[in-house]
Amino acid sequence: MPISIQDVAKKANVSISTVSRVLNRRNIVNEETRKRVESAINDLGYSPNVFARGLMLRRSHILGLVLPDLHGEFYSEIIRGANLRARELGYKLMISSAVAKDDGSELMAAVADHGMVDGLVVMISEITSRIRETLRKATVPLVILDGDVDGVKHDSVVIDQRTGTIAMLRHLLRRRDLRRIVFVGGPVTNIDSMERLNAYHEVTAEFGIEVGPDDVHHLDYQYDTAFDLAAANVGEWARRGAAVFAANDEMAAGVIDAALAAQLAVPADLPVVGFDDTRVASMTRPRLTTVRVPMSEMGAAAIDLLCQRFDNVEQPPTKLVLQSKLIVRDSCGS
Amino acid sequence: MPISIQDVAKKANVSISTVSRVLNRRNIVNEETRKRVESAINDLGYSPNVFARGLMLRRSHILGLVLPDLHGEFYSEIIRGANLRARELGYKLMISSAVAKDDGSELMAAVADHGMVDGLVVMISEITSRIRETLRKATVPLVILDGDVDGVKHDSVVIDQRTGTIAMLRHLLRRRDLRRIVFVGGPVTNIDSMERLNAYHEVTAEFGIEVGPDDVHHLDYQYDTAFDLAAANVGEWARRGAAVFAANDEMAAGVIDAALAAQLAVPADLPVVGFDDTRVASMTRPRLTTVRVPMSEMGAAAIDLLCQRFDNVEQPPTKLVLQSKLIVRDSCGS
DNA sequence: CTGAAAGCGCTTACAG
DNA sequence: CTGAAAGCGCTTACAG
Repeated sequence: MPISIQDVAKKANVSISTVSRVLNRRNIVNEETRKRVESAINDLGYSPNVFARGLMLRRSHILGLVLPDLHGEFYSEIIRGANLRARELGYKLMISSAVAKDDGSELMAAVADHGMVDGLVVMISEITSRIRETLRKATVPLVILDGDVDGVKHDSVVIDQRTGTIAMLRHLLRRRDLRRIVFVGGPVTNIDSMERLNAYHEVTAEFGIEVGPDDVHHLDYQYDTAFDLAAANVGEWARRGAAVFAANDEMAAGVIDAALAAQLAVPADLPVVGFDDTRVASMTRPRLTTVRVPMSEMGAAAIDLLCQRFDNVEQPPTKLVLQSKLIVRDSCGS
Repeated sequence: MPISIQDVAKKANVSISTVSRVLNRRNIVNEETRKRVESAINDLGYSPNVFARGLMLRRSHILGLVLPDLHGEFYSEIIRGANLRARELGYKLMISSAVAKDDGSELMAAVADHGMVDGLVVMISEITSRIRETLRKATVPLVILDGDVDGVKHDSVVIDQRTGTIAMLRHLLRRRDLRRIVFVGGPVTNIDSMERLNAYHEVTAEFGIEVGPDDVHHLDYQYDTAFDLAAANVGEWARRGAAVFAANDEMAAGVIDAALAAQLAVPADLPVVGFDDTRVASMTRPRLTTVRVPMSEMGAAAIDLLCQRFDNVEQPPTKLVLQSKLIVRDSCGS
């Protein structure tokens, strides 16, 4: 069986209190005693039982991260960022994703109850009243990613997509003699896509660009559908002096490939820009001009917020805004 | 403060022993008593303190997953598969990745010690003697992903890439009048790439295909380098009746784009196949024929193995082999 | 079927 | 500076 604080105490000829003290760097333990204890710890390869410790301290040094899904580059970047920061700060990361059949509340309950985690980072695609209820009951600090939950105290980190989008569209319009911009978006129910569309309307208005009924499309964020849409329209788009703003890189890649297949040059005949700056953005020719959304930074910031909150429970909720950023490559033609 | 087993006992008018019994479905608690306790639990919203429980039971119901990196689609698929299965079996998943500066042993020590996790799934890109030492000291069941560590008792799950690769290359050669196959691989130090190369040699020999010195290339798994290599060579490849076998989908995408840019038709002038069946494989035109490696299944299988091991500590080590699978799409021309 | 008591391995006032 | 003792919230023989 594993060795305990008792074994260390015996070996070092002190009481367990003293061992505990050197473990927790508390008070000033006598130099010599401390050394004796420390070498006993080393010799025995002792490390304290986390359960016993947690029982007393009521801290696990485990942070929970709940994501809507584990699929895709975004989520993995969030995990990556959170994991790194958590390590730096001496925490471990427990991960869960909602699955199709439940709405995630079941899971969150499981994670948040029990006092298993010291804090919780949550990203939710759709906030149901059941989820709100669950979150309200959470007894640990909460950080919500990219969203807000009324009536529940929490810090949050959000990404400002608007600024980056506007920068990208202005960049496009300043440099080229463009007469139209075609927006190839995600579903109308998707908040992110609609935010990008809002920025699109702002900038087109600013530049006096007309937006026709055929200039805004709502697809599903997939390469295939974007390819098909573009295959049917690139000719006309090019003829009418348009550029394409796709709401993610994958769709932008589909548009580029369709243009190429139609013997059109990108960006010469048809500039195309994307969104997200995923790996895909460097896997097209020409490479995509796009907007980078700092996902791993979001993960890291969430951990930071949680840890700050541990130190100061009462301070008012923080809302951290992370900036998106224009990444200029070749597909915009400037 | 949170409510404890004491509160429940008081409310239900029983001793904590009885509450504990209904919690653990032990013995037969009197029907009526059980109901009283259960409703007390519900009313109070009680859930047992994990630390106290862990202290007695010496089980946390947390499983550790250590990956070399959190970047990329593979790792996220492993996490996804492991997470789902862990949930099904009533476990939580704690995740860590090695970081650049250490070699992962530091981390594993941290995870495995402490008795924080009940078992550990580990994937290591390079097994150093320090890592071996750390693993040897692990006190919990171990599952190694895609590798083997001598002198350390562990179960493992590996992927048989050979069978899938051979199936793909045979498929290519049976259907086309190919005179050569160009291998565009990863680094020579990469085991996976070398395995794929071995299969390549087998099948070319089987079909009497000559392998010239310029037919095998070792790149870095990136789109860009593959694009550049192909841009310089596609003309000759096509002229000499070759097909391209890239060791991952990204490089295959680079080759396709380079061929297209050179006005070559894929697959008519130059068949191209990839490996991995990542998202990228559906983001090229033509879509990639490739070999699917079941990453999420690997994650799930690892969790299964761990849980079987809990039930039967003594049974000899299991090595689970997962099959890769040929996925025929359009880029091979059949 | 149920309760009183011991014990899991720690931390932390409280004395000295 | 150090030790004896209480207590964290559970589980589990041991009696009844």
